[in-house]
Amino acid sequence: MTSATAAWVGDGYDPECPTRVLLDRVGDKWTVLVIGVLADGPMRFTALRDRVGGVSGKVLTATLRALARDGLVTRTAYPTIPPRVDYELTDLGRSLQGPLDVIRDWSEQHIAAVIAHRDKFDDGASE
Amino acid sequence: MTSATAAWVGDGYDPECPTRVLLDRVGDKWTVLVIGVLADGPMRFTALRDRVGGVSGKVLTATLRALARDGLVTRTAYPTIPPRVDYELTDLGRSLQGPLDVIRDWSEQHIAAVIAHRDKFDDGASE
DNA sequence: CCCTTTAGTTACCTTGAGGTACCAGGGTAC
DNA sequence: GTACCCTGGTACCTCAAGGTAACTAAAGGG
Repeated sequence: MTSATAAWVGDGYDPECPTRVLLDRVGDKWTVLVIGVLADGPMRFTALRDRVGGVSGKVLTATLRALARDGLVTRTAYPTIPPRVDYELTDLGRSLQGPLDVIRDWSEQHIAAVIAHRDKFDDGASE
Repeated sequence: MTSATAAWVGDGYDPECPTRVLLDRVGDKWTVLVIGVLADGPMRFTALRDRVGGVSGKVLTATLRALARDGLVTRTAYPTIPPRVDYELTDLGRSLQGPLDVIRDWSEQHIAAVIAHRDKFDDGASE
């Protein structure tokens, strides 16, 4: 094997492998969408929920907490009534946009081929 | 918002968004490991299972089938006894290694910061 | 007074990824 | 000839992520 692959293959699944840590965070349904929306600037909870569309409050809370825990967003709560909480990407969070752009570029270039294979595969399976 | 973010934010979660298709495939526990191992060349089922380490037969079967469905690997079954099935990365599969390398690079550069934030966050929460 | 608004939390349910255990089916050893 | 191994794959169960909805606190409007 090449040393490049060795770095992320290792001796099997390792929850502490750096690549795995990132994929575990970014692989879930909403994190990428939240980061994308926050790329436009700070936003409060309800605006974020409306903007992402389809996410439940519970899951958005969990997603934002995980992002804050990892230092990718900041959470700023103002003790006003009613409460107001602003979320904002950190520099670390913004630095993630490069890799995310690469993923997006690959997807947009190759998704047609993937879908084509998928359709062909499904046709063959149903015969 | 920038048009770049619009491309993958859209009006919320969309299972057909190209980026989502890729993340749904690559975000699971084993796919990246399997692609990493297959980068070394074709490999048969059992060798793959031993090489990845920790993956169950069922999950490896499902992972490989999903990869084959998407045209990222080929599955070649020889009707010998005992059976022999070879799996190999396609060109499309190999083209994924670039994005995966970017992910890996980001992870290795920033994982220390993420872990540090995580520890600080957890300390604060337990007080 | 009651209802609304905000940022959650909690209870409960559904779903599906992933793990365990087993199967088919032809070898081969005795 | 029968008992057991090898391979790739499958039935079945578990458990946790994610979804829905009800509830909270505290101020303000009608």
